[in-house]
Amino acid sequence: MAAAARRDVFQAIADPVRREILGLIAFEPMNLNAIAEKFDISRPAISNHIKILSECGMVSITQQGRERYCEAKLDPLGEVNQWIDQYSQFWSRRFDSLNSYINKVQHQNKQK
Amino acid sequence: MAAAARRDVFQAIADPVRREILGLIAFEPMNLNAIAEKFDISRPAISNHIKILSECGMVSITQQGRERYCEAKLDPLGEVNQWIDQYSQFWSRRFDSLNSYINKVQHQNKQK
DNA sequence: ATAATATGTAATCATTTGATTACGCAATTA
DNA sequence: TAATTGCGTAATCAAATGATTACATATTAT
Repeated sequence: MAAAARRDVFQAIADPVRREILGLIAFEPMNLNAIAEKFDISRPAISNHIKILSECGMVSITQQGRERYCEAKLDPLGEVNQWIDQYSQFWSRRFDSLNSYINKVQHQNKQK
Repeated sequence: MAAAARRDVFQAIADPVRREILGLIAFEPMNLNAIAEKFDISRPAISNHIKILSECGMVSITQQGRERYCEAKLDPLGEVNQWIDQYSQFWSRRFDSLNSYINKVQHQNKQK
């Protein structure tokens, strides 16, 4: 594949396959072959997606014998969230769900 | 430019120029030339970015005479936020600030 | 009517992206 | 030791992306 250029979180999560991969390994690490089996594309293609994800700090890889366990590191999503947050007044959902959560907590407190 | 293919919010905000454009017109609509003047790239290039943003519902355009006023529509960011939210337990910042906010609310309630 | 302005669009181009097949190599198993 | 397994990597390719210049068109100003 050609040389890498831009490599940031926004770019990383732009690809739907990479988002799926993150979803797969968010809760339990998997080795590369196990991940590749879940997709219709070739193992090397998955290997490259993992490489991209690890290059921007979203996947950490632990070698165990001949297997490489891939674990999602989702902290970089904070950067995306921060960027989005500055516009939160302009879109409703997140703010609504935060409000409803706050209201629930407040309600629970009043009942105490 | 080549034919359009994928066209979703994740893709739209992957480009740093498009994120800047959204930041520019989030608070006040601007016409296309005014936007283009803020960047080093050509007007047609900006025109295309605007087109992409409008195709995924992130910019609405109002024709006024020969000018086209571009206004940011940031609701689609809710989709991104929702996707991120499901992993919020895995990255600290947003969750911390939510927790501190919750704590503050709870504290206020206790004092009542 | 003519010039200037605001913009879209087409042709073109270099680069990046995402994928494939073929191959190589270290670790494991038989 | 020989076969199998789990990968990385190189060569290659089609398509997408982001940008440019040149041109067309409608609106507004002179």
